[in-house]
Amino acid sequence: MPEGPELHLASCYINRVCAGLIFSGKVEKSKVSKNPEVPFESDEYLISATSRGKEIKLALMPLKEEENMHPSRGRDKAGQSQNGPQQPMDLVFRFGMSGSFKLTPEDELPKHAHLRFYTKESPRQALCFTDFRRFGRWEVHGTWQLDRGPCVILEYEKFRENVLRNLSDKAFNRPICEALLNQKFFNGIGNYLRAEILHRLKIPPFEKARTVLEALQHRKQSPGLTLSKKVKLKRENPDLLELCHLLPLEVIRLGRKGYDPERSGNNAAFEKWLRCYSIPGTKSLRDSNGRTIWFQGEPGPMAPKGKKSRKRSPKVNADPEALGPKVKKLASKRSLKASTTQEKEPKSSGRKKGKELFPGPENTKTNGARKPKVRSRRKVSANQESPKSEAPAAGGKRQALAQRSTGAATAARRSRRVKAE
DNA sequence: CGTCCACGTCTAC
DNA sequence: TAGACCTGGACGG
Repeated sequence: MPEGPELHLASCYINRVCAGLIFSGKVEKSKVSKNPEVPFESDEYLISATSRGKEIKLALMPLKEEENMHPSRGRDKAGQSQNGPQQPMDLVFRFGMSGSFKLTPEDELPKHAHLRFYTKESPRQALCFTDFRRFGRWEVHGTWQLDRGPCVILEYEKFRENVLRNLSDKAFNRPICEALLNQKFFNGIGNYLRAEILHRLKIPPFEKARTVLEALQHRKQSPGLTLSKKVKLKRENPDLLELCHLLPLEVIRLGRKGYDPERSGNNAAFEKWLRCYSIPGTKSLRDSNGRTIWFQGEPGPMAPKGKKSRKRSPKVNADPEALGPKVKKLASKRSLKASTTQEKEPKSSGRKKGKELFPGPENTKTNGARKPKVRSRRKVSANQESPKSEAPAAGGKRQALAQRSTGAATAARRSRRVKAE
């Protein structure tokens, strides 16, 4: 779920489905999650949410003061003092690569539901924080992370100022595509948004950020024009920072049809919205953090050297109907591998990040553009299992090897993995 | 079956 | 600036 728009949509979802719902009892954490327990208990409480960039804050609000912590309810094991009523509590979440919220019936808890809030009335429901990769985090009594900048969606003016007033920051020594992922300045922008933003303006991703942004410091005047013309011009030609706000808004307008792998194969609206990210026919490179940047045209002066950007091979059996300028039909299955930048040396074992070795000159013929096989594979429906059946990934000492592990190590890791989240 | 890839941080050298 | 942290889909053999 997780760039700014998805976080924002999640907060809207929570506020919508939890409106009027009364929650009760304790907050349950799955065993496998390494995130902190949430020491909150109340007979009756409300849940509401707000978002800021790539964070979301849940407010747990007890309805009435007395009730909870009633001494007779023996809720003070472990020496918890039976101090007064439960106080309100804020929880701040980051979603990692796969976090999301979902309200479900109590007896149909989704897989990977790592934090659960139960309704009071039966049939009971649970608001669940799900996160299959478990990169997501939450903090008890959380506050917005200090070094994250203003939200590109909800605090646009502050966001803009924060960037333009700090152009001397070393963050802007980086290529623009990397600066855009810096949450200190671009809180809410992630990998698909940066590609789409740069692509709309045809800005080479590896142009220096400061160079790109300095040009925005003083909006260009067009003295001859009437006010309404200026307004129109501005509206029709948003600059980079405006797009950091407007493109997330576009995704938000798609609503639940936005980026949501839960319904893979059903992401037509979002895929149609994308013009660059992971699109057949666009190029890609790894940035210095190992993240794939998708683009068209020139990579720009700070592009990693020795790398060649490869085009993703265009979709083969294009619907003739769809060839209109606007409606380029996307391959329904995007093969990410097809487009990758570099040829892979046949089997160098270690190949992480942007650090591939460059074995000699590009060998254009063998390489790259493999055809994305649009093989539609039947999706095995992942059934709900009890979240309790989740088991720790690799018991104790966790996979110490690099991700790019050898086959043997991988096999070992797999076999060690207990099968049953 | 094995390999590579994914909407993101974190923290340890 | 590399890994670590995770699961699982897609693809190749």
